[in-house]
Amino acid sequence: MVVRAANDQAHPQSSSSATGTVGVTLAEQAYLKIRKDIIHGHLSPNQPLRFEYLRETYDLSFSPLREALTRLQSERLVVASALKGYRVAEISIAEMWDTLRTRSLIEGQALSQAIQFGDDDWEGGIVAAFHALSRHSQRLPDQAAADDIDEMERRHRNFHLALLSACQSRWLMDLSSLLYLQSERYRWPTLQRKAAKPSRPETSPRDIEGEHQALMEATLARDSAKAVTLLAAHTEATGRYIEQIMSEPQAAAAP
Amino acid sequence: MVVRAANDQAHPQSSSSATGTVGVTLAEQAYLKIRKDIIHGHLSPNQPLRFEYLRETYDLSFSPLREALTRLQSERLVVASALKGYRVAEISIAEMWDTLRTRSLIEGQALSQAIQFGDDDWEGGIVAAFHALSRHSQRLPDQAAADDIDEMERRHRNFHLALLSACQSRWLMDLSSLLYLQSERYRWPTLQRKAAKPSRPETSPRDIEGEHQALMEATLARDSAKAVTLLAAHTEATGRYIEQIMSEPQAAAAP
DNA sequence: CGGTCAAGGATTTTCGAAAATCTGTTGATT
DNA sequence: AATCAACAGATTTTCGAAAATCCTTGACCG
Repeated sequence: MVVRAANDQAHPQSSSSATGTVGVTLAEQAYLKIRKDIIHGHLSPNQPLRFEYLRETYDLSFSPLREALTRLQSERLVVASALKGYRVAEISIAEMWDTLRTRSLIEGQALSQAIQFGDDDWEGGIVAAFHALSRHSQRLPDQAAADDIDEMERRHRNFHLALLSACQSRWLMDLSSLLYLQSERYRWPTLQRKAAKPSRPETSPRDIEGEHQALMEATLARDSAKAVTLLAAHTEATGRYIEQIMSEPQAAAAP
Repeated sequence: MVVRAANDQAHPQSSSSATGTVGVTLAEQAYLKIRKDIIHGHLSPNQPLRFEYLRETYDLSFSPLREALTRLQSERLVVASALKGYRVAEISIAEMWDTLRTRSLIEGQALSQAIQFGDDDWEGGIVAAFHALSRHSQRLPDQAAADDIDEMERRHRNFHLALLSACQSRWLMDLSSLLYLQSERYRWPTLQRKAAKPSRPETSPRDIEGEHQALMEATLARDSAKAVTLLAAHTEATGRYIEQIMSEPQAAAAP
C-alpha cells in the first residue's frame, strides 16, 4: 500500500481544471479520474468496479485501468478480491476516526520536527499557503460549485503540508499525504453539506479560519508543544463534525 | 499463446517453501518474487528494471509484471519515471534512519494501544511467536542458508506484529507492516554478514533474544511506558548495527 | 568548429483478443 | 426434498503485437 506523494506531484503546472486530468500517461489519467470520482462520491462505497463499465466510462483499455486500480488499492480507496475484481472501499465512522487519529500521530511528529528544522523559506511557504486558503475561503459562496470546493480542498491540503514541509523525513511527508487523501474522502460530504446548508443550528459554530491562524502563529513562534496540541484539536474537531454529518439521515443523491 | 504457468505449477497446493511464491494470480507471484529479489539484494539498488529482462527472468508477460511493479512502487521498493520505466529504489543510511524512526513512532503508538486493548488471545499469540522465534534462532547455524534466514526473518516479523496485533487500528497495523518490509531491506545484509562472520570484535555483543524477551515481559505486564521505551531502544540498536555494517567497505559480490 | 535537427533503434505503454476462473442454474441421483 | 456435478454465461486475468515515446547517432548548416 501507500505512498507516492510529494515527489510525483512534482510535475506541475497542468491546467487541471477543465478535464481535471492532464497526465503524461493514460494510466496516470485514469488513476486521477477514478480517485476523484471516489472522493467525490460519484462512485459509491462498496460499488463493484467492473472492467466493462470502466472501459465505457473512462474510454480506456484494460491495461491503464488495471494499473490505476492497483494504485488505488495500495491507497486503500479500492479493495480487490482474488479473482473477483475490484470494488470501491467501504467507509464508516470507525474507519474515519482511525484515519484521523493516525493522521494526527504522523502530522504531530512531522510538525514538531518541522518546527525544529524549518528555515525562512519554510515560514514563507506557510504564510503564503495560509493567505491563499483564507482568500479563497472568504470568496467562497454558500452555494459553491464542485470545482470551487476542489480548489478549496487543494488549498487546505497545501496549508497543512506546508506546515510539515521542513520535517526532513520523507516517510512522514508521504504518509501525511496519504492519510490526508484518505480524510478528503470523508471531508467531501461535509463540504457539500456546508455549501448547501451554510448555518446549521445544532452545530456549535466552528471558527476554522481562527483555528488555522492560531496553528500558524504557534508554529511560526516555534512553540512546538502548543502547535502540536492545536493541530490535534483541529483534527479532532474535524472528526466530530464529520461524525455528525455522517450520522444524519442521508439525503438521496441524484441517480 | 497460453499460460504455461499452469504446467509449471501443476500442484495447486504446493508448499510455499520451494519456489517461495504460491499466489492465485501471476501478478501476485511476480510481485512476491521481485520483492524478494530486491530485499535479498539480487536486484541491486538503482538497477533499471527493463521489461525484456524481467520477461526472460520471471517468464511472464507485460501485464502481470506491470502490475507487480506498480505495487512495488507504491511500497517504495522501486521508483518509476514518466515514460522511462522502472528501477530499483536507492538505499542510504539517511533513508534507513528515516524508515526506522518512522517505524518506531508508529509501532510505539500501536504497542501502547495493544497493551490497552489486548485480551488473552493476544497474549497467547505473543508467547507463541516469541517461542517460534527463539527456537529457530537457537537452531540457526553460523553459516545459514538463505531459506533459513528467510524463515528467521519471517518469525521475527511475526513476533513484532504479534505485539501490535491488538491495537485496534487498521492503519497502524498496515503502516507497521509496510515499514517493517522496508527495514527488511536493510536488515538482510546484516543477517548475511552475521551468518558469515558470527562474532565481530568491534561490535559490542548484542543480546537480541534478551531484548525481545524483556520487550515481551514488559508488554505482558501491561507496562506501557517501559514496553514502548524498550521497543524504541531495540529499533535504535538495530539502526546503529545496520549503520556499522553499511559503513564498512563492501565485499564484492559474486557476478 | 559548434549546434540543430532528423532518422533509426530501443523501450515503454496501450490495445483487443484469447485463456482461465468464477457464479449461477439445470438436471440427475440418492 | 436435498446434494452434487456439469454446463453456460459473465468476468477477470494474461498474452503478444501494435502504437507511442524516448534516446542515440550522424548529417547538415551557421
